[in-house]
Amino acid sequence: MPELPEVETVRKSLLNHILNRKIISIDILYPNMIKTDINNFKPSLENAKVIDIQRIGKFLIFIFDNNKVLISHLRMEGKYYYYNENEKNSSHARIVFHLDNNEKMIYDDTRKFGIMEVHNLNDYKNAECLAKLGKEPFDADENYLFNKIHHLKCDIKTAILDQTILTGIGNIYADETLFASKINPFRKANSITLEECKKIIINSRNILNKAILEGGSTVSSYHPENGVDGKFQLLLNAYGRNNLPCKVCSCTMHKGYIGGRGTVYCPHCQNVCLSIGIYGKIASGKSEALKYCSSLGYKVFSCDECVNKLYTLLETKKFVINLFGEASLTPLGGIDKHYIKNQISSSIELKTKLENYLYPLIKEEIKKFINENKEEKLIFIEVPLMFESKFNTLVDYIIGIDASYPTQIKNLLSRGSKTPDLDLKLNQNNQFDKYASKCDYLIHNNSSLEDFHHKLNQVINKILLMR
DNA sequence: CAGTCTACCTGGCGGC
DNA sequence: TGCCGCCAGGTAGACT
Ligand SMILES: [Zn+2]
Repeated sequence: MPELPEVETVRKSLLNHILNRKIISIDILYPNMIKTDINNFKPSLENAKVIDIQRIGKFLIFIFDNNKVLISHLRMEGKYYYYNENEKNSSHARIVFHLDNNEKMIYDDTRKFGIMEVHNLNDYKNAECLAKLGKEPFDADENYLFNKIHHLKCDIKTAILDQTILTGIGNIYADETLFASKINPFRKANSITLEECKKIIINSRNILNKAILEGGSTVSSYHPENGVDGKFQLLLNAYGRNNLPCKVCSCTMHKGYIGGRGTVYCPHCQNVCLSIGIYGKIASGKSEALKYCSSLGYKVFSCDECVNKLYTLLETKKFVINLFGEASLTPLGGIDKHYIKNQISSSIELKTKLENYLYPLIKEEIKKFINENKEEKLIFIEVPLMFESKFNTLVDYIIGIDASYPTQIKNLLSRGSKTPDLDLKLNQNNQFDKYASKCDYLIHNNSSLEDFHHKLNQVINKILLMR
């Protein structure tokens, strides 16, 4: 968990506690974390005195009086505790250093991700883990960063998290830096201008420096030292502020994922796309709404169309034939949607099996669509069973479309239904009335097409104000 | 090779 | 109450 400011805080704490202390003996409780020859570990460090502790990026460097060097990376949960010799080890002690003052320094690491290496003083900087590091933001300038990233196709956030590009920045300070720089974290690194590189360098330096002054950020009960907390988490503007108002513009902060890392941003300040779900009653005008959004120039995604596409895939055909038999194919070899509709309306089991197969695929397609369009202003995604199939968490806002009974009948007739009344009654899947209150915006489609478009426009304009 | 996914670990938390 | 899946301040290695 610790990033540069937290590691710096740990370094200062270590200096206070173990500078000039001699290591009497060492207990290796988790040998796998030692990445250099384990047989050299104790012989190198026992009876050696700590004469300095340095830091490079997120690495701690212990210098000993026998020309040996211990490199320690805390990764997600590594920490150092100072215990009296008569105390029991902490619950996740991995390496215990017994000191010459009746105390022991415990390396504690719940998740066992941390690593240690022993090297010689004259060549430790050539150790692979250090040699490949990029510059810390303090030593870098915009030209350095620009040259490192202008050819990269990854997201800018991934680039500044890459320790071979900039070292010291982790998930918290990446989000903070991009927020302060008003840069969309989903932007491709190769689209970042020299001017923006300058913002990234300046802002990351300022943020890291302030964080160091506050003793780093303490989140989720991680303590760099017993009972000592950093204070910078109170000053964070992005990290951990999902669904809270932006401290600059008051718009709601949103959360997404970049390279598997949670990423919080302000859609307004950082120009990030908002994804709008369209939900509503059967035959309430969802498709018309989507068509209208598309005509306004926004990118749209329709689940119905997605299913149609999936049905053309060989994989899907195989699955459908397996489930429903050859009768589910039309004479031309395509999937007969009407046949399937009839089958699943009479068998809950078949329906569940089909949905369990299709829904995850649709979900992936929606995720892909959202991710590919992060630099749009707004995108619209029509999901007939938004809440019923738990797709609501995929989108930022949801527009619910309610329709009067006559409107539903009219829409069903216009799409060729011979028995609209029956169709409505048969449809038990859609539970709009139950979920209407969970929609962020509600539109009543009970008048003319112009009126419907007008209402949609009003909602879109409201949403545009938030980004 | 660059880009992407996953493994490495454990514990806490929310949902059922 | 337990059980399940998801999430966590990081990175290396194995893929395509
Ligand atoms: Zn903002």
